[in-house]
Amino acid sequence: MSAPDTLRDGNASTRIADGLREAILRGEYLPGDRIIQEDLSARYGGSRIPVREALRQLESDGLVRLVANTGAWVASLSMAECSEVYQTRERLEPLLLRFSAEHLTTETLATLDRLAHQMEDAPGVEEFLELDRRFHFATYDSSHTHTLGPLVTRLWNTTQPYRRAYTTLVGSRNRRIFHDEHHMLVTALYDGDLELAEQILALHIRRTRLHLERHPELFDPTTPPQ
Amino acid sequence: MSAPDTLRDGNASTRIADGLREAILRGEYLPGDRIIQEDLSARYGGSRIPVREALRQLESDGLVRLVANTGAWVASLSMAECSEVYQTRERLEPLLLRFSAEHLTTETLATLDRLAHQMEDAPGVEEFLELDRRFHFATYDSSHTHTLGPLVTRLWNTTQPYRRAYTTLVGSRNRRIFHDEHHMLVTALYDGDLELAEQILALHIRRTRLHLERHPELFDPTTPPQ
DNA sequence: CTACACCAGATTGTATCCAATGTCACGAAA
DNA sequence: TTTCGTGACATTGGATACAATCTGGTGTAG
Repeated sequence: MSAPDTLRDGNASTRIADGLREAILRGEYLPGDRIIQEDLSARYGGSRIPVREALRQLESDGLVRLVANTGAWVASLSMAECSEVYQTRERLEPLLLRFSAEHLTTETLATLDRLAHQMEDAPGVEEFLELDRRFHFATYDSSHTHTLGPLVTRLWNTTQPYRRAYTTLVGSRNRRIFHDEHHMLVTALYDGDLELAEQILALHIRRTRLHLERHPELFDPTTPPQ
Repeated sequence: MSAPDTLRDGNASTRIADGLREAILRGEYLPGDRIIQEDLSARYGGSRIPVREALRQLESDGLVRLVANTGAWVASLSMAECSEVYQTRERLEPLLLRFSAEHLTTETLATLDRLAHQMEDAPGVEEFLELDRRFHFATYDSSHTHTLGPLVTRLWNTTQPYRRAYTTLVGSRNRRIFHDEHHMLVTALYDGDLELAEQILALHIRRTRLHLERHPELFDPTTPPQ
């Protein structure tokens, strides 16, 4: 995780992919939005060549949908697909947490506690989303994983627009149980009770999914063709 | 899950990516092999532009490693990384199996039984690997998933070279338990005992991982830099 | 009024050319 | 002998130009 600063990779397609990914995650592009290669060229500089490579990359990341000779769109999920991602996360993230918990330091635990409290005072949707993400990824940061960590990041990314929509919809009143679960997770990690921490996390993800499933209006009505 | 997607995309980069992916899975390229863009251009026709897009795609799929201004290599895993993938599969594939089992037909079950028996007579390594893959993917084929199926495919792909090396190493003598587990899985699916099927599958994957971990010589000694 | 064919503009796909960068062999100095 | 610098060569990165394809609107026939 790093600031959205440019250069440093020398590589234009990576820079563009990172930029567009961040823009999608910020909600600057919405699911279903058409993406014109030339627009990205203009926005990030350079020709369409690196733009196309970036789009291929984001397609594999599940953030963009490409159709040959036709164009690119920001990926959108049906409710069934989003639910699928959450069920996947429910199985994966406890494992990632297990990897990470082995190397958790006292400082990280303090950071987690601080983030969990900060979230309770988050004024708006964006702040809440940002802190929530930072909280969970902080629990995973000590896992020295090569595949699983990036995989989880990818799953978070593809569902980000719907998390935003849902958070906006329900407002800040119904977040109490979120905060409680976060605090429970921190406590379990403090106690070194990894089994409990895994279970809390799984339930946390599952409950979020069940909430989301109560709001079909947030999703694409149809599964995209193919 | 879907069939091996050769939807003649009209698109050169997709064709090249599919071709190179298959070549890597066939063992035609080995982990650590350098990939020269111009060679792929010559092999698959076309210029280097679609080749570069294909490489980006395969990089996101975890089959290729790209270094800016330097080149591309077939991805290689350390033992820790491979073990991580197997632990991930151990959590994911039972879930995928659950999705699929809901729609299993009698014909599919018959196919599974046939494949499980065919495997016992597989003469060589390649036949065994092919049938094993076909068997497991047949169990997943009825899951109508959008994300999880492709994810599992990806995890199978990145570990394929090591499965091949291991299978070659141990020969056909020590496969009895593999076959037994396959038959048990088919029986559990016949009986509609989904809980049991999930457990058998998880144990099957776990046991394979533990076997692999006894052979560090198959893997990259070092975690690749970065 | 609807359905269909067709054309113009927009957009994507690919090839060729040139620039930028890294690799590696060679040779000189310590 | 080892280390370091240097330069030719191989390879990758990117821009422009052009070809291929799709989209959407228009007009015509039914």
